[in-house]
Amino acid sequence: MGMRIGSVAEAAGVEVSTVRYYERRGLLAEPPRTESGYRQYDASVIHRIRFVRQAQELGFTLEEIEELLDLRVEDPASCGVVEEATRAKLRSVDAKIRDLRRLRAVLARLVRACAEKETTTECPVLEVLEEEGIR
Amino acid sequence: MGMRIGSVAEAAGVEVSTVRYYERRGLLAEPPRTESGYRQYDASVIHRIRFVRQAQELGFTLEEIEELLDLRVEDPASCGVVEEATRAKLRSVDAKIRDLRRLRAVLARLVRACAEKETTTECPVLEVLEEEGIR
DNA sequence: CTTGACCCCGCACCATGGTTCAGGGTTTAT
DNA sequence: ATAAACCCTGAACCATGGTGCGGGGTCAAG
Repeated sequence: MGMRIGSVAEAAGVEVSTVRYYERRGLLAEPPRTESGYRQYDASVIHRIRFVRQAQELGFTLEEIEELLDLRVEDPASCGVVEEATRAKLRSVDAKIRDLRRLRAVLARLVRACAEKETTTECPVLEVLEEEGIR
Repeated sequence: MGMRIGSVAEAAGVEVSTVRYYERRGLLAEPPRTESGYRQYDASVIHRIRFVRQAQELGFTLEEIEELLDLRVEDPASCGVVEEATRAKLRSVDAKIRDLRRLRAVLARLVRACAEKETTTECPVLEVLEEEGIR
């Protein structure tokens, strides 16, 4: 008993056409088909679609997301490549976390300014870039 | 003595056409012009352009970035609105940080698996979504 | 055995975030 | 005073990430 594309899309919160688009893009494997040609999914694809959406929110492109999804050690021989690819992603994740923390600090400061009815600088968020050039 | 658009673009690491595009989009104020119609910038715009780029990397759209850039307390009377807008941004930043941390943990685990020449699950990154549904 | 909801495919269209081009003026170094 | 480098505008074009449409088959309920 597999799911059809409509229920997968609904469960994942995307359009049916998006599921097909992700398949074309290679983000989702081509599922088996019924006799009559309908795609038959098992529930795990929902997880995968949600991951794609979440990663997009985090500023990754579909291409980068595909790379993330491909990270795994199937054969210990390929470890070197996988490890370096993973470390690269880790660096980009760390950079994003660092920058978001700075932004967070600035926003938190702005909330305090509000609470104390103080006026702020011209454009507070620009202070995110204040120290040592970013990236 | 102001900068012309070419040096601003170069300093910010974007194309001249991008600077003009951001102006059209309302992300940059219309600068004064020389007699002959050339835009005349002062250096602070470079900062602002860099912020836009950085925020895009973090998954914000230009519209969201405009909202971030507009956050400020000029008049203590408008504090209520500003504070709520800021808190909303803070929540979205926190959600991103949380999700990136999860992704980070999974990637770090994958690096360890590599080091120990262990094979991993089918698609390790999907574990990011493992607990309590995300968002 | 038909009506409505669903699925297929291919192709055209859309929004966002730019980039390029045509046609024309300005500035600067030689 | 002229070439190279720069700037202007408006409009067309582009890549990414989808969305919708036409024409047609499938399936479950009544």
